[in-house]
Order: sequence, then structure tokens, then C-alpha cells
Amino acid sequence: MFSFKRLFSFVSEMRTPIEYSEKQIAIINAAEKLFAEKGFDGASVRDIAQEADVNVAMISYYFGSKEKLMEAVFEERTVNIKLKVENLLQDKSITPIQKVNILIDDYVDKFIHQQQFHKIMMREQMINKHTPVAALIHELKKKNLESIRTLIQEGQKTGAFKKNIDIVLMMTTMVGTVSQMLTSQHFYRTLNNMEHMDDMEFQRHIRKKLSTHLKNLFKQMITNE
Amino acid sequence: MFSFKRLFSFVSEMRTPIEYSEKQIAIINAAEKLFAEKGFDGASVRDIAQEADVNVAMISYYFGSKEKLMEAVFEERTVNIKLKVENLLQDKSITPIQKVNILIDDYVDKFIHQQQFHKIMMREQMINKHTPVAALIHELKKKNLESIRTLIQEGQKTGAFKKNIDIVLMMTTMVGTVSQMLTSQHFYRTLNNMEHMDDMEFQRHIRKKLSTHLKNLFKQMITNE
DNA sequence: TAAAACTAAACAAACGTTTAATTAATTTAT
DNA sequence: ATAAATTAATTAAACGTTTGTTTAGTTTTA
Repeated sequence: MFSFKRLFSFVSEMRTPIEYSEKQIAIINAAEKLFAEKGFDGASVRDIAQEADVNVAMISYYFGSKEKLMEAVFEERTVNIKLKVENLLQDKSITPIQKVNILIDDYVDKFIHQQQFHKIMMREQMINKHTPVAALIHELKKKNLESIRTLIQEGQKTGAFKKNIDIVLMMTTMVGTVSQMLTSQHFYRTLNNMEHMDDMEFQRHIRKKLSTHLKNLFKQMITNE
Repeated sequence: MFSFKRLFSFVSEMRTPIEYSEKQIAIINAAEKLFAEKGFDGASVRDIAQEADVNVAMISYYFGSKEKLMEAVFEERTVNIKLKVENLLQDKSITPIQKVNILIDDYVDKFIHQQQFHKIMMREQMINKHTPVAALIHELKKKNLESIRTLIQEGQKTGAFKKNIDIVLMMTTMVGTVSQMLTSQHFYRTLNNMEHMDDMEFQRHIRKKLSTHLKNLFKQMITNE
């Protein structure tokens, strides 16, 4: 009576994606969906197993525990979540303000395309416990912030940007606005009489709305008029 | 074997506060704290009872169920949560932009002073179910929005404000920025080397920060330069 | 034929809620 | 005013479910 349990670690530097089987992926997808909908405690392992069309025991078998399954969801979904600032920074053909705009679009896109996972992240940040998942989020945010800081400093050197920019506060507005839109999108939809739209169309709409809105806000925050 | 159970209803027009006993208030306070910390499913009735220093059975006895206790928390905390726009609107001695600024301060204050409850509200909005609590939030948001819409329209009539203002998007940025600050205040604190500050001082700091920041953003969004 | 994948059943612990009994407070009757 | 009667408040224990996890066995794969 032996059982094979997949081992993985939370190494953030040069993390390599883990190759999961079809069933394992089905479990991770189901977990992501239900954790996003009902929260970690609200979603039972039996719920998840049923959603993934898999025996309950498979969750412990493959992931060890419910907690570890959550970590696997994070591991899987954060592999390529980093903003594409690295390449952006070296590009001399585009202006700093254009780079910032690209970054905004990149962030909004990532958010829209990973709504479920971002809901989970928002919930986990609220809990404020010292879990591996919390550490991962913290690290992720810190890295994103550093990248943006470099980008802003570049703009400041050329004189295109203001001197005193509160980058954390600025990011708070970006992340907050997009999160709030995600959280209250049903409210936004009914209020603007957009129930007739199909989901894809509506997603495109708020994507464009957020992008334009944030670009305007950022322009005001970082440039000298 | 009879038991007295307090009845209350979710009438939003002219809601009258319910007079709770000391123990009932203790339960509501404990519930608010633990629901905010761990979420509805994460906080058990035994946790809550212990925090309130009360027998577990008292929760069912006074409130009927855990679900109803949550409703009682909402009932209790939303009684005087409406923004003070009504009186503000009639005041002719202050300009529309001043009114908007007062409103921002009012909102930030309410948020800062009711952080636990706002965490609960954020969580409940994410769930997106058709519960009494969700209906209450929806109604609350709608009313706040209508008040602000009136205020904005007043400014537009005098020519002080722009014509095309997306009020919902504007509110999304206000609520989102403040919520995000609440969610990630620990992150903000460590990043700005403010761990040495005591909590009260830090609260004052982010209150001022948010206030100034939002006023700048709003000015840009609603005025003609 | 050995290892891995998979299953139904069982596990103990925790869950929200109810019960049955007791104590405390309030009302009614004398 | 005091005793009796009634109602409310409070408790420990038990209720039946559901929880996450493990076991022991079976099927599948290599």
C-alpha cells in the first residue's frame, strides 16, 4: 500500500512549471473555480472532486491536503503572471509614458483573463495570515512594484515625469479600481443597462473602459501636465 | 419549553435600530471581528461564542442561526452608514467641488472607522449570491450612487463640472482605492518603513493620504481643468 | 508482476443546531 | 408586600451532518 505523492516547492526564482496529468489539472481547475466562488472554507473537497469528476480521495492522493491544493493552484497560476516590464525597460523606441500605458493594458488584460484566480488572491490578502500563499503574494507584489519603480525613475530622469510620485499609492489605485470593477461587475452591468450583452462583449467593454480610465488617471499622476 | 426569539426585518426605508442587550451586542461584535478575519465559513459559532464569552446556544437562541447573525451584523452596522449628502445638497454656501471633497472625507472616515465591517462587505460582494445581505449592499450602493449623481449634476448645471462624467467608474476608483488600501495596509506599511508607528498614528496617516490622493483624482475627473 | 491509479467505505473531528434541565427575572395573585 | 406562578435567560450535553483525511482493497498501466 504505497502511494505516489507529487512533491513541489515554492521556489520563486526561476520557478519551473510542474507537468500535471489531465486529472490533476481538472482538480486544479475545479479548485480554482470553487475557491473563487465560495472561498477556501466555503468550498469542500467533495464539491471540488465532483466538479472535477474525480474521486474525493484523489485530492489527498495527488496534493496531500486541501491546503496544499490551494498552494498548487497558486503555483500553477502565478508561473507566468509577472508583468512584462523587463523587456519593456530596454526598449528605447517608446517613450516612458507609452511604457506605462502598455503596462496598464497588460495588467488589465491579466486581470480580466484570470478573474477567478484574482478573486482568490483578493480573499487571501484579506486574511492576512503567514501562509506560504500569503508569502507568495507578497513577493509577487513587491517584484511588480520594483519593476514599476524602475520604469517611473526612467521617466523622471528624462524629465517627462514628476519628481514626487507616490508609486505605492498609484498602484493601490490601479489594483483597487480593477479589483473593485471585478467585484461589482454585476452592479456595474445592471446600472448601465448592459444585461443584454453577452459575457465576452461585456468583458471587452470593461477592459476598454478600465484601460482608458486608468491611463487618464496615471497621466495626471505622473506627468507635469 | 418555550424560548423567546427576537424578530427583526430588513426594512430599508426608515429602519429603526433594534435595542440589543449587552450579551447580544457582545455576540454581534465578536461575529463582526471573526467574520472579518476568517470569513463567514472560516469563523465557527463556537469561535464567536468564545470571543463573546457566551454559551454557544445563545447564538441560536437570540439570532436563530449563524446566517441570521450575519444579517444582524449588517442590520446593526448599516443603520447610520449612509453618506451625508442630503444636508450637503441644500447648502448654498459651499461650492460643488467643496461638497465633493467633503463627501470623499466622509467616505474615507467611515471606511477607516469601520474596517472590520467593510472587510465583511467586500467578501460578501465577491460571493455574488442572492442573499438578503447581498440585496442590502446593492441597495446601499445604489442609494449612495444616486446621491452623488445629484451632486454631480448640480455642479454640471453651474458649469463647474465636465459634461461627460462616468460616475460609476469614478466611484469604482474611490471605493476600489480605499478597499485596496485596507486590504494591503500591512504591505503599504512595511514598504514605507512605518512599522514603528502605532496603529492610531498609522490610521491617521493613510486617512490623510487617501483623502488628498482621491481629491486630486476627482478634481481631474470632474472639473474642466 | 510490480507500481501507479483509482474506488467505496470508514474515520475522527468539527460543524451548526436542538434539547432538556436549571437558574434568574418578572408578573400575577393574595 | 410577599408568595406563587410564569416567563426569560442560561447551561452542558447531545443531535445529526458535514468536514478533511485515511484505509484497504481493486483495477489499470507499464
